[in-house]
Parts: sequence; structure tokens; C-alpha cells
Amino acid sequence: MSNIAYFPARPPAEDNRPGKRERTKVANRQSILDAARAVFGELGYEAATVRDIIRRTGLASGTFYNYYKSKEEVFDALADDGARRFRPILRAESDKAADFESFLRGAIRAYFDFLEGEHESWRVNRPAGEIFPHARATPEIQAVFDEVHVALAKVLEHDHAPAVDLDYFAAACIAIAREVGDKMLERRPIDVEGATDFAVRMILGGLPALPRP
Amino acid sequence: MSNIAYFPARPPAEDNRPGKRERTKVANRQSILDAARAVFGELGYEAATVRDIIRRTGLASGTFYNYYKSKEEVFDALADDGARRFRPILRAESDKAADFESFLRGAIRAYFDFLEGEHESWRVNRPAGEIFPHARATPEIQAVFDEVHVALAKVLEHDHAPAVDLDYFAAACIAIAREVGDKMLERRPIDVEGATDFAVRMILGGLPALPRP
DNA sequence: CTGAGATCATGACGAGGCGTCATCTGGGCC
DNA sequence: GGCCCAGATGACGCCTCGTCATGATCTCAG
Repeated sequence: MSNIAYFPARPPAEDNRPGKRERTKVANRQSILDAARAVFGELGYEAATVRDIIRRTGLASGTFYNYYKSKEEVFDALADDGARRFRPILRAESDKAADFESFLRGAIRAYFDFLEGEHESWRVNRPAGEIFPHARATPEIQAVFDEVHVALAKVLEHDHAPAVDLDYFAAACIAIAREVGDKMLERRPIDVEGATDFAVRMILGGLPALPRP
Repeated sequence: MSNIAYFPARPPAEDNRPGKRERTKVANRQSILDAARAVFGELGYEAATVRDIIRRTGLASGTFYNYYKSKEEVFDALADDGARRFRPILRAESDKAADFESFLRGAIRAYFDFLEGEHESWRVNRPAGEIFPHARATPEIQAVFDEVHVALAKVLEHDHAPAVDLDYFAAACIAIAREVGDKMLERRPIDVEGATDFAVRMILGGLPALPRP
């Protein structure tokens, strides 16, 4: 008698993993994303080709196109991913903020922390001269901007602050955070604290002087 | 007898134009630049190909490469052109400025005027989602940034203003001008006055509150 | 005016990227 | 075990890329 008779194959106690089909799909998508991150890091976004990404995954070229239509779409997916991770952080800051200053400080520090965490995977060998990565206004990124808008409006109103041109103001705040954040990453050691303080003070000092529409 | 004997060909009284060789060279370079501006406007920078530009000039493909090495280089040439026209304006503002506020106001208004004048040739049909055009830090553009740096430093010192982190501050000023300028162009009617006022006040109000390094 | 030489426009070419699609493979399900 | 179809595959046709051998045209010395 073989052992088989005594120890018949038993299905894993709790195998509700998705089927193999679904798993390879997820794996492929992920491996494309990973490859893209690496390729963008090594060659820069402009120089990178879809073929570079494909080669690095080991998949067939047709397979790539089952998942993404173009280099742009992969990049957007990566950007969306970042935005999707950042949004809840921002939301949390907005919810717990007692006044404008603490909201601002929380949000900007969160953003700078986020930047510091991410920049390793991105700046690797980026060709000189690319001022801002080729970010497009993906839905997810737009959502972050909108979130900032709303949060600013809410917090300003709660503070009974005078009405300002919110569109301009939000744009200016985002601009400051972006540029100061960028500069921060170029310095050694990276000083999140100092950069945050600078941005917050710059925005805060400016606010009361803004024109009343 | 033919007329020729009586009216022999006479060289134009004052023909010190450059030779034909030189003239076609200038014309070709210009026609490439014109074509590029049109193509970037119609298709957007990303979608445009060197061939699109070449086709529009009517030149042979090889000829293009006698003048520029790539799409990027043509774009840089266009950007440099803009920067080269803007720099003296900025310089003039810097020279004639009595104090920080008037410098700032002059410079920003100059930039916004410049933007308003240029945007027609650029924004035509730009595909949605391109957040910032693919500006690279060309030497000419870098020069403008440096100019801003120096002007800020000079004017701040002249005002005996407290020392600030000039790198961050310049970055923040440029960021505000850029983003507010962008938003300005999206509104109808375009309100250079209001946008200038906003940016100036935002920067000015913020300055005294900045951290002292 | 002429001829030699310099300069530069031309477009065909090989390399390689692009997106597609007919074909095949193997997981899901009865 | 057998059928079906989601999806992986890679060859294919088309296009762009940058180059280069060729030839046309300008320039200038004699």
C-alpha cells in the first residue's frame, strides 16, 4: 500500500487566495511597475522607452500592452500610486488640525517626509536639466490638489480668516511646498525640519497681507 | 543694340548683406524654429516628433540635423530665446528699483506681461494634463534664475533687510510667480494687475516672518 | 570669367521602437 | 478528462531616428 491511501491530499485549511490567473495578473502588473520605476530612475523619463521596461520584466511585448497603453500611462500609474498613499496622510492632518498653522505645518511636514522617503527611488541618476518630472494631472494627483483646496477653505473658515482668492492662494502654497521641497532634497543633510519651518513661515507671514477680493 | 549695352547690370548701391550662404543658413534656422513652435503648439511637446517639424519646414531630414541635434535642442533654443528676451527686462527692473517692493512689483509685472504676450504662441491646443512644459535648465534660463537671485540679494541688502535663506526664498518667489502666473492665464479676462498684486503681497507679507538662519 | 574647393542640402538607409494581432497555452470549471 | 476562453506570445508592418555618401551651389583666388 502506498502512503497515498493513508494520507490523501488535503486541501489547505483556508485557501481563499484568488486563482492563479488573478495572481499572475497582479504579479505582472507589479513587475511592470517595478521595472518602470527602475528604468525611469536609470535612464530618466524622457530617454526611457517602453521596450526598456518590457525587456526588464522579461514579459513579451504584447503582454505589456495588456496592462498599459504607453509609457505615459505607466508613469501616471506610478504617480497615482504616490498620490494615493499621500492622500490619507493629508486627510488625517486636515482632520486633526486645530488651527491654520498647525494644519499647514502638519501637511507640509507630511509632504516633506513623504518626499524624503520617495526621492531615493526616483532621483537615481536623473539626467541633469529635468526641472520637474513629467507629472501630469492624473485624477489621483488632481484629487490631492482638490483636497488641499478644500482643507485650506475649511481651516481658513474655521479660523474666521478673511476671505482670499483661494485659487491663487492654494496654487501659491503648493508652489512653495514643491519648490522648497525640491531644494531641500538637494542639501546634505536633508533638513525636513528647517524646510518645513521656512515654508510655513513664508506662507503664514504672507497671508494677512493678501489682497481682499 | 540691346538695352543691355546702355543699362549694364549694376550692383545694388549698398549691398553689404551677408552672402547667400549665410542668408539661407539664417533662414533655415529660423524656419525650423517657426515650424517647431507651430508643431509644439498643435501636438504638444510630447507628441511632436522631429519628423513633424522637418515636414513642416519642407527641408530634407538631414538638413535639420545640420542645425539641431534633437527635438530637445530645438525646444531649448525656443526657451533660450524667451529667456534672452526676458533677461534685459528683468535687469532693467532690478536697476531702477528703489526698494524691495518696487523691484518685486516691477519684476513680477514684467514677467506676467511677458507671459501674457507669449502664451498665445504656446498654449494652442496643448494636450490637457501637461502640468508644466518640459522646460529644462538651459544656460539662458539658468541665467534668469541667477539674475533673480542676485537681484534679490542686492535689493534685500540695500534695504538692510534681515538675512534670510536666499536659496529657499528665491525658489519660493519664483514658484509663486510661476504658479500664480499660470493660473492667471487660465482666467478670462486676463488680469495682470490683480495677479501681480496677489503675488507681491503674498511674498511681501511673508518675508518678515521668515526664520533667521 | 573660370575653375577648384568649401559648404551644405539631400534623401536613402539600417537600426530600432511602436502597437497590433493571429496563434497558442494553460487555468477554471463542469 | 475535456472543453473553453483569458491572456501570454512574438513576428509583423509601419514609423521615426540619426547618419552619410552624393551632388548641387556658393565663394574666392587667379
